[in-house]
Amino acid sequence: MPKKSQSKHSRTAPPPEKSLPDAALAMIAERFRALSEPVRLRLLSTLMAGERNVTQLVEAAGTGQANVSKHLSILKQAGMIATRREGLSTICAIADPSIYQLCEIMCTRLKAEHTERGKALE
Amino acid sequence: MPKKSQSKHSRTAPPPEKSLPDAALAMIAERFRALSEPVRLRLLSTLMAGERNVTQLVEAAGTGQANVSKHLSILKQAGMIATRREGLSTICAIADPSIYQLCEIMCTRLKAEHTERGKALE
DNA sequence: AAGCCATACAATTATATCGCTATATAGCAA
DNA sequence: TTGCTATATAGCGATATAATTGTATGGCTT
Repeated sequence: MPKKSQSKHSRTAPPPEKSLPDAALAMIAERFRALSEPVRLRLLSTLMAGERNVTQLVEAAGTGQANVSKHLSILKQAGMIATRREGLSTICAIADPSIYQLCEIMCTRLKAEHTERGKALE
Repeated sequence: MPKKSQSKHSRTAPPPEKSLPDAALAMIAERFRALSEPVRLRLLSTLMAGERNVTQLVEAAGTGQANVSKHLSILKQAGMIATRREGLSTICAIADPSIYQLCEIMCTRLKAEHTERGKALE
């Protein structure tokens, strides 16, 4: 059913001003979602040291090959990595330089919280 | 490479080197996950313009009050916003300054892709 | 106190996601 | 061709997440 105004006298409320359009937020959310998985972060972290093929990434990720393959396709679709075929193997590399900045910010923040609260990782 | 690739329980394979410990990746993933929802991004985007109470955020978010309340609690638990009680209302504000940097990076990247590929948002 | 307002919490349902196993494809080698 | 290796894809079960509805709590005001 159509959305009904929840408070009794607000039927004329115009849509609030949006600094960012919904479509932009959806795209940004999708990008963040690609980064919201420990396995995918491990893959990116590994790739930040240089190109790797899928087998190497499977070893680094510590989970099954099929799983890694799916995670890689998610990262690829989000534009964060690029792949190329080389003989039998698929070589993966970071395609989005902003990954480095995001990592920097997150790690900095993490350290800040760490020193602030005591231990939490180890 | 005379390596016998034993799938997961090869007893001699040492764990691969990890630049970041799993616990750190899990925490970073959790932070990214808090940012991976359009409604939550809308809330943050609204708060970036200044403090708001929950009712105002409900209007801005375009979804139900209960839903907004839950999203706010997620953002709060992730340390991204802080709340204080003021009379009847709960005032929310950005608590994590790195939000601004993340937004900046994402928006920049989004624009880059936009000009690169043509239209996609509007 | 009663009643209202702003917000939080609980229960439900629908959908999405993760990891697994099994299977399918692509490319090379013999 | 057959066979082997590296990777991708499909299907399944379990868990997680989001939106909704209803209810409960906290704090005014009278």
